[in-house]
Amino acid sequence: MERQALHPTKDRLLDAAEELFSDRGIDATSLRAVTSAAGVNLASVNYHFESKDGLVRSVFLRRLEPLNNERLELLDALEITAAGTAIELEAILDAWVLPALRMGQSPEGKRFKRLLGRIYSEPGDSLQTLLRELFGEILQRFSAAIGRTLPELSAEELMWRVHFMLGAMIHTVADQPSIRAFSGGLCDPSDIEGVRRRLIDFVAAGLRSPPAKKTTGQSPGTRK
Amino acid sequence: MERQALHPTKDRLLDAAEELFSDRGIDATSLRAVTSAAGVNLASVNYHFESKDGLVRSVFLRRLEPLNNERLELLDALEITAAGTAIELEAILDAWVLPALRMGQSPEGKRFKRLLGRIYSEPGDSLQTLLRELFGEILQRFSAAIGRTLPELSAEELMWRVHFMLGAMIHTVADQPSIRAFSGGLCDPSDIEGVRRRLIDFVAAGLRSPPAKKTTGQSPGTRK
DNA sequence: GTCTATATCCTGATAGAC
DNA sequence: GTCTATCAGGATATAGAC
Repeated sequence: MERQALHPTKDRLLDAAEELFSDRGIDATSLRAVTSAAGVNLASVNYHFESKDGLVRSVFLRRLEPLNNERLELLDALEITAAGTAIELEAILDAWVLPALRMGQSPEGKRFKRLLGRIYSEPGDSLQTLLRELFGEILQRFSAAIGRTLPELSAEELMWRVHFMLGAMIHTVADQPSIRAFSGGLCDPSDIEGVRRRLIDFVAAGLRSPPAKKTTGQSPGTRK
Repeated sequence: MERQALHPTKDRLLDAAEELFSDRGIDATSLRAVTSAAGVNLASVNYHFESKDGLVRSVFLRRLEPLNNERLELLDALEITAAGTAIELEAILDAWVLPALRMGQSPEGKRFKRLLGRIYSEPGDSLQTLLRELFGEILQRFSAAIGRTLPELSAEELMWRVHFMLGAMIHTVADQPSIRAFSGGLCDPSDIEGVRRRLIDFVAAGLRSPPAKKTTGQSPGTRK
């Protein structure tokens, strides 16, 4: 209906909002701050996006829709090549991780990723709804593919492991500064190939670990 | 200096704030909402906590200080028992995970965990500072213990894996509703023993995976 | 489509009586 | 320690001229 590229005002608003939301948080960013950073008028937000909530939604949609489409295209390609046989686990994980890591190469991608980590934990109804809209279907697709590659896992076990996997991935994609600080500069989050290999190896090992093994170790109960 | 138990107003404020912060988010919760839920006067927040920021800090400190102390006690006990030899990996992970899972059994613990997930991604300076204060030291302790058990890992590799581990753990501890919804009710986050075993097995497998393996799989480049 | 001006309401914080 | 009343400012959203 609307051609985004023909709306410089709209794009300027999205850019400014993305930047400010990433730096200060969504709630802490006023529309005044957005419009003045964008160099446009305050009223233009409500004109183009109806409300602050609409602006927030658009900020996320603009990046996440292409990102998830890219992921799905990669998975489609893998499934076509596999032609019914199981796909290598690492390849599935790569199809999920690589588009996100690539996005983080550009400066806009970097700032968006900081913001992305917050969508999972922010409680606003509007964002939670958006999250389900955006990730419900694609998660089912990827979970199913992983399940086909690891058929020895029960449905419950699979879901749990995908959950852990998402935790590791979200934390890694979103949280660039913390790993740098925590490792004292030793780890370099901008080394895409390194992150990709390490993250995928870690997650693949977790997903493949023998199912239903009871913990054997000395359980640390109360002291003494 | 101050004896918390003797300050019913202070505790009522902390309880109400914790509840509201968890449900709506910190920024979205006004001091008026807190005080009226607590049944105390608006001015009492500034009297007892100096500012909204002080209240937020206290909400997190009240739960995280005992939690991390418990983790450290468990790790201390393990290191004493091991007496210089390597500690079993699963036992180290258990010392980190179990206190958090136990906390989540009580209703207050449950609501706090929802809030806890947010401390990592919220951008406020005050919270980021608190996060470093609370987790800087203890993370070094646990990382070092894991490194001693997995001496074949380089320092860099270890840091990355601990980072992935934290992602999985934070996401699991904090995000109770999403796994339930995502799995269609199949996974039960209140089953502490199940979560504990699954999470620890997953993370342990990731941590132990052979280091420096290059990814071999067909890299999903562009389609066709 | 863009702008100014403004309506309406809520925010955190405080002064000062009790 | 607790209360009332209020300050000074910022929030979203909109009405209406251009």
